[in-house]
Amino acid sequence: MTTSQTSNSKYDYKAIEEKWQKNWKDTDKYKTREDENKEKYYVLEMFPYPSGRIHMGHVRNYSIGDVVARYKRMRGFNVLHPMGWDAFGLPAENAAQKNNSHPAAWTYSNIDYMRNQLQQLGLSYDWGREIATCNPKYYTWEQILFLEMYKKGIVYQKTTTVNWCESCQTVLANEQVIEGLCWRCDQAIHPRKMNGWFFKITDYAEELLSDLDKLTGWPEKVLTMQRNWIGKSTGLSCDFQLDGMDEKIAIFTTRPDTIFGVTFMSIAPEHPLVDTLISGSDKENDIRNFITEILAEKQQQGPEDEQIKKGIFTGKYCINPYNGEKVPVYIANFVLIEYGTGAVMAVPAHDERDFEFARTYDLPIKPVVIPDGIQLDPQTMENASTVPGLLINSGEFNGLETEEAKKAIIHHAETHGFGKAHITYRLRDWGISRQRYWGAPIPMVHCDSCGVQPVPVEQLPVVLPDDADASGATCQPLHQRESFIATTCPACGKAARRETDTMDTFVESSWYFARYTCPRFTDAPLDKEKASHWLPVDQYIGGVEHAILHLLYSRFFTKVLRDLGYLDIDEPFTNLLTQGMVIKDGAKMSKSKGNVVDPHDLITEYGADTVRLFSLFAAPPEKDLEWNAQGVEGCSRFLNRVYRFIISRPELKEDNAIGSELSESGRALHRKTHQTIKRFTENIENNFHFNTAISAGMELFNSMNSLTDSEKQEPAETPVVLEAIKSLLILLSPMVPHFCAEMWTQLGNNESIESEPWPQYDAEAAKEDLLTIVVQVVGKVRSRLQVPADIEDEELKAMALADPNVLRFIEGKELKKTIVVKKKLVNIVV
RNA sequence: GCGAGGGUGGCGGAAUUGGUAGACGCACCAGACUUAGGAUCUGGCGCCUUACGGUGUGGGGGUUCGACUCCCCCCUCUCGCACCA
Repeated sequence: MTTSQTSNSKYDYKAIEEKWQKNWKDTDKYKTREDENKEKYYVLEMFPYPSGRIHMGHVRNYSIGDVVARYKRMRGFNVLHPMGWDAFGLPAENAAQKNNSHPAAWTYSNIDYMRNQLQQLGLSYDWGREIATCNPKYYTWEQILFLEMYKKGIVYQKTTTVNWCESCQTVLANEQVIEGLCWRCDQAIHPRKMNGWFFKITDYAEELLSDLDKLTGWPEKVLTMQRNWIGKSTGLSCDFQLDGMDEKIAIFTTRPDTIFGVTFMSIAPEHPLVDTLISGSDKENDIRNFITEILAEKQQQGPEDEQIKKGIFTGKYCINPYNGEKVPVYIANFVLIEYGTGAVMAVPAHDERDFEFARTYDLPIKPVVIPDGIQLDPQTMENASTVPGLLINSGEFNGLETEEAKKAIIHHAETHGFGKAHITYRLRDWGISRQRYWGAPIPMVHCDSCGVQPVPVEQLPVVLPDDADASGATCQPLHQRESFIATTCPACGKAARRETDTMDTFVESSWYFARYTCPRFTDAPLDKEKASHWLPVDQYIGGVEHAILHLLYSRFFTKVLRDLGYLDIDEPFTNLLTQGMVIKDGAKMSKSKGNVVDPHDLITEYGADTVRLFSLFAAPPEKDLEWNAQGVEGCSRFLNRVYRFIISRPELKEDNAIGSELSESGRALHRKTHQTIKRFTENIENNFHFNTAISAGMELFNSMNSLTDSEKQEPAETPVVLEAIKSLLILLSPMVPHFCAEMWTQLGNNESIESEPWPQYDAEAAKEDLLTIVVQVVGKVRSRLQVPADIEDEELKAMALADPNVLRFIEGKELKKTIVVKKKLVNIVV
């Protein structure tokens, strides 16, 4: 082939990608076994919901993960890199209803299609470990774990208020309620009291919080979000006796130091003592109307709405246990029943909300903490003073500083028996009951005589019935399926009813990463030996939208699995990379915006390698990636340039050692090669900055391209060029695996490029022998000098001062000093 | 309001410990090869200026021989939480 024939030819990505994908499949290339001779490395990307076809977010996520997997393999690690399907969930039911098919059929056909799409991307998964969570072979083990958790008291039932969607006939998770509407049908969500199953994640609140400190490989942002979500507060819980009544109002405060400043009490409209407080009062009707009114307002208000503080006096008083003062009890709209005790001691001088309320209802304001010795005047204060300071008007605690005062005041309550130090969390128990069909059945039985009974292990799994009912409907919820419900009590053998709730799909995704270590194990949910070999996951990669829910649940499950004896780790994911979104025209890709780019079309048009390359090149992984069709074009051009370079230089097949006699330009390329190896590797090691690694590779290619264009007649340079191109191919192979594998064989190599060791950086070769030194005059660049790398400072200084471009600016001026920065610059100050 | 992270050419993005701002890519401009080019190759490309030079990393101030980088104030964008007592 002559150069003219190849001057604008392109590589046949379709043939090459198919060839190598077949090769990898036929040789079972990425099958992974435990290997004690190699260090293990477990890299995992968040598994997808099989919605139908992959989107650009998947492409990005899995390209990043695949580079990590391939890179670590080449660095000598034994890499576990599995893939599976988060296969239960509501969309399958919707689709089944729409198409009059079955959720299982829809799901499995999507899985087949998407698996094929992932394979077309050339992702190096061990497909032998594939998991689909809707498969009874997976959820059986989940049911067993559920029962073990039940036995341990981590699972319980309670009746509480949930989000109910009337049109979907199901409870929704909080995150599925968008501005008060159902995410699916846009109908209003109503609170509804229902019985359901819960995981006692609050038992682990403290550990989930404190172990965040161990997660040094996680982004600070995610750690902060989890800390806020858990929401730990320390303070005092104590009782205020109701004046002239038997009952007490329990409160919780994080500011016990301000307790002498209490001037009223606020309780939530739903507070259990409300009835006791107001019944028989002459204002009872007014108060009840007021409560109805504010509860209705609460329901209607959107999340953006500013709420004006409102309240009503109950007519009753309670007594501050510290100073015996009688303070009025109000019902107030801003007090949350869900948090703390549903009652708040009000200190308007030192709390913004109490201050606003006090000003509205003209209640007294009593400062008890003075910051920086400045007196606060209740008449003229415009804001509450929330900063620490010294106590006044606080009896025996006067003069104490806020932090000491808190301790002393708590201690006082404890010794007098009306309160104690207390910690509260915002974290709530995890409600896992769903009234939907397409989920893992909760393995419990309700018996009229024996109550709730767990299904015996030997009767598991409780299989999701897959038969259609008489109407042909295939996914009506379990509570409508009489044949499923009817069973016998495991305890007494009498007729009983099965639990009809299914589990939240987040349960499946909370432990799948552990099951990958032993996906076909048939004795227990986990093979302890395998799990302890592979876990924790060394590198987890996924979207930041899971920062709280999935990642918190998985951390919780890991601790539960540890306590059940299956795992010996505390945390599941050592390092976490949260990749940014793929956006187009400044917005997240979505059907409604019409800015969706289908990976399938791109792969058809450019090939998987180009699509992978662009998604890695356009932005560092943690940032959002703006999709740009012309940028994809650029990546395709780059690969084709490399291709043409290789096919037009058949002499590159001769693998000669690099001699010591190199031309100037030969030495330069040799140097550039080793500088590139260094930069490339460092950029990957440093937070997986593939974008800068790739640009380093492009630079290397540009310099070998320009070198050989002018000097390709000189055969002596071939070994240097060969070294450069081989290094480039190996470096790029984790990113564009098919292309590099094919080009590698083009160079006459029989061994697979993947078994090549990662290129070694030769510091000697990378060393510059000439340096460009910048010469500044008073900080402005005036000249540049080419000097030997080992030049002495004095000599360099003399050269700089003699430089004509410098002289122009220093002539006739007094020389103050000269700064020489090794290998960088000279700055002359005049 | 609170918390976190950003603001660098027309665009995506680079810049060890303060030391050549704009690597790499896209777009654009000019040229080459062509019947043609939306292929390919070569060169140019922050802004102002014919040039010399000046100026420039959201704005203002400071430290320094030297600041995208450090300090203070302000503006702005994105994300998260949002009456949590």
